[in-house]
Amino acid sequence: MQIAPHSHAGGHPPATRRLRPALFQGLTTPEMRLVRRVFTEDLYDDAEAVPRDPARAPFVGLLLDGCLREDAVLQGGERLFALTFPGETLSPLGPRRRRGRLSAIGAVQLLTCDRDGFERIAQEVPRLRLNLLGLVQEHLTEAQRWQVLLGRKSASERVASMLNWFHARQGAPAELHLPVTRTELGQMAGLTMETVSRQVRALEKAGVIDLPLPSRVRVIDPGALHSLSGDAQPQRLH
Amino acid sequence: MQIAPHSHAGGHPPATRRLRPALFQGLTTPEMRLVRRVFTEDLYDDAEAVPRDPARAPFVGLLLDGCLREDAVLQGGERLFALTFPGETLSPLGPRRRRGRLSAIGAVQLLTCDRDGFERIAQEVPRLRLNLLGLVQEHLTEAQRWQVLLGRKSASERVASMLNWFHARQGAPAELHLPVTRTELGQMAGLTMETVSRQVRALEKAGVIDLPLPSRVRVIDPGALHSLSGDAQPQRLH
DNA sequence: CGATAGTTTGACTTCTATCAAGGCATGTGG
DNA sequence: CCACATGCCTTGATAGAAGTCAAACTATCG
Repeated sequence: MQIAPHSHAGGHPPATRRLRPALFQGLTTPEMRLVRRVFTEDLYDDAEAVPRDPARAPFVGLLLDGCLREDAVLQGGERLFALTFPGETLSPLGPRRRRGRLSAIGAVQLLTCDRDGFERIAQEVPRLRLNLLGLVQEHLTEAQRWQVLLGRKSASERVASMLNWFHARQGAPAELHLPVTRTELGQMAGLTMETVSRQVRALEKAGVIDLPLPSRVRVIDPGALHSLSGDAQPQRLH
Repeated sequence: MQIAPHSHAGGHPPATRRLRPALFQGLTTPEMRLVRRVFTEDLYDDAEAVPRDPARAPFVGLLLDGCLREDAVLQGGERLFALTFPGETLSPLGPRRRRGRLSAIGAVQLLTCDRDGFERIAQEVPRLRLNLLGLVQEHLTEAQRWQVLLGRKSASERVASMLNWFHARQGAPAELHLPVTRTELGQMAGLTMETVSRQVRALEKAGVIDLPLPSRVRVIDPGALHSLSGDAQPQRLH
């Protein structure tokens, strides 16, 4: 892959600070201090793999900077399955997902905690357990959103949805960063590279987005993007 | 709907007893006794709804008999989203899924526990918390399996996969029970009713299954069903 | 200034949705 | 007990959307 590495220089500002990452929601300041002592900051270079074996994989993780990609291995081929953007979390892995590969896109800064550390801290901050459950549920919700996309949407709706989601998840910056190839966008959306390209281009021609580079998307009309995504309420006709 | 109610009379035997439902895995006999005291058995009639509001919804549930259907509400229409078969579990709901509807297909027997009860018992049997997490992860795995189906499979593979999964999940009985219409199978697989019908018929003509009734499927060649599902290892050609 | 990896565009094919008609069970009323 | 109404399933003809194949284009890097 030859995608330009993620960089803040001259680009969008770091995603608008979220209230509080879901994992740490509802914690008091002294509790946060305790928690900080258990979590460690890991750094990864572009394309470096995050460990997935039970011994070394992070039990939970909070992505501070950069992007992560998850590739699923299925009958021979690898396919891009999911992207993680700053502010989002890694939840503990089920048995199936351990087969896949998780790797950095650009320079990645990850706040992680192992299982024992989590158990220890959860004794003192029981709220953490609840948050962890909510986290996994959120991933489930996300998966079901993709299910709707893949099951019922047309190619143009899929592409609009995907851009719209990524835009929102990156904190609605002026310029959205697509850190993967058209082929990989297609793998996530269940489309071919050519169809993705055609639909992205169509959005550009419609004036909804601008494409200074294939991987840089300036969102001109977020409202149109949303209504083209098929998630909007069906328009009343009068 | 006019589907014949679920019945064991003259049908397949109750699903081969699983080792132990995932929720109770690794519990000792005395622990199981404690647990049994906290869980209650709820009965539902055909088409009856399982409560979903936070106050009355089961926090976790284990389906003992019958089937459950989960319908998602999205921009106007309702669509069948998922089926639950005996031995499978209901996990606590994320915010999004509360919008949907969960209802009984046939006579349903459900072993449930509310949130407070779960918290209490989890103090004494910490393993339960781990199992709960595993449960939600299993649902996530399942959702991702559907993502692959919807994203990359052809109509014939989708139908073969679906039948194959349902067959396995019902405990591989001689005669598999499809408790929903072709339209609803289509909603789950991202296909139209007509396409589902054609593909099911094609499997019948190929001798892989037999269809004494549209909702009764006798699986003649489980191996073929699996290889037609597209999940099988790609065949070596020599 | 190539060379490489990715993207775009076009022509053509294939697959599945759509529209429409008929078929088969099940349940109801005469 | 039979006719018929209903709901679902099946089958066929057709059109449209997306996949495939192939060629040209563009950015980036050495």
